[in-house]
Amino acid sequence: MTASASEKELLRGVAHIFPEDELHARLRTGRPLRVKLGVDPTAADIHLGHTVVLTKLRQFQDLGHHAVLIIGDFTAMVGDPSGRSATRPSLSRAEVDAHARTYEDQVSRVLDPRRLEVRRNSDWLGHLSLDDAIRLASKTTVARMLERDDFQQRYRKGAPIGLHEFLYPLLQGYDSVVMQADVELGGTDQTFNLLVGRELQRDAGQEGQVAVVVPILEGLDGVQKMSKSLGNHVGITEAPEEMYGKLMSISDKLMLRYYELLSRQSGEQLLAVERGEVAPMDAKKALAAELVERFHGPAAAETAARFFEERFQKRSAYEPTRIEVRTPTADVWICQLIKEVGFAPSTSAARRLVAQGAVRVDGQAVDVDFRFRRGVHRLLEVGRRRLAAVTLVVPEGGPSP
RNA sequence: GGAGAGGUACCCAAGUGGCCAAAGGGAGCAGACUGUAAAUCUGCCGGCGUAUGCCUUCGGAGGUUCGAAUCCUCCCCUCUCCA
Repeated sequence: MTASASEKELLRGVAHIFPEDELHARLRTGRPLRVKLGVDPTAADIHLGHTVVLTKLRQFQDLGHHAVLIIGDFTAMVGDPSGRSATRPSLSRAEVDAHARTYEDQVSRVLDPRRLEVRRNSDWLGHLSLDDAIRLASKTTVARMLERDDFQQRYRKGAPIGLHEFLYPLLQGYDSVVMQADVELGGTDQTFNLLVGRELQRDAGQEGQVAVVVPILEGLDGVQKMSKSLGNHVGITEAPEEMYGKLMSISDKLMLRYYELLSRQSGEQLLAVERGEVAPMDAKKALAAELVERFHGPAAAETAARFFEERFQKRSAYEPTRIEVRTPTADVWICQLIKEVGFAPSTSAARRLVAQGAVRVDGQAVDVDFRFRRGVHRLLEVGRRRLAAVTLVVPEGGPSP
């Protein structure tokens, strides 16, 4: 690949580069760049939203650059205020450790682990003295901090802003100083933090890093950014059927966005979908299949597609989940059963579902008095999405006398 | 340190002695319609073995009252202005 072609590749899907000409200049030096990406292990599982930037980092790897993944185990306990409308709850040491391990593991599904340096920022941030911290704090100003949109909004709304939240960008920036990063990747909400790093580096006599920011992926609701805590995410370790199904339920508008940011299909293909030259349903299936294949392989993608067609399009009881429910009695109250298998959080909630005609046993709608009998009933359906083949089993110790 | 405004269910937000398990909106769930899309309409939206019933919830702890989200006391937290 020629230099310019590879550079073009790196720019694809990128929202902004600060400053762009500097990136080109560094790429042309021909030396491997140190490309830094920081992740806060605030939630254990990586989702599609994370993969946008991870994929970008992978591209740098593939072009021979040096990827540095910072696990923000220290900063996670501070809590990044970026894009937040409320203070992030601080995490405990144990939570952070557990999350960090999962991250390292899952990240290898996107990155090339052989060309990856993984560091935890507690290694250096944990040893800063108060003296160091104060000196760091003097590198920026309150006004500068308050310029940030997220702080500004909270300030106007009268929502609290913790003083420690001002420290966060500085700590992240200090990571760049220690790592001597040439480039730092991040979502657009990280722009400020990345630029603080650039300034701190210059202050320390280094060349300031180039900030490469990618768009933030919206979650399944199509409005808020994808995040596990908002429950609108698609985890990359989720079951193929689950992943496929979630992707099929997104709106057409969101599908275009996902094509743009997640799909590796050609630009022409994306345009065809945008122009409506491909039926939306087919386009969505192609996207779902592509992504399931990326994380689970072609066989799983095919199975997931078939499952979707049978289960949801033809509405057949295709390959229901098998669930065993222990009970000493020969039958069980329907609401109790629904709660037991996890299709509703309480019998009260289950009762409401039954009352609304959402519950079927072996294809027949049932009422609140219904009892699910051992050896007689089998399929339990709640709404369109929850289906299980239920077997009542006698608990160990045999049936009660 | 002083003055003022606030803390209500997943979120926003009404309610200032009983008609309050608590208006309204959003989110969510279910039903109709569909392409498990959007839009729209309808219902549900604290818990309890099936209930004109019971239990828990309006920042926390006490108190007044036949009765408190609402009144009183103390405490905790947030915001604004002043210093």
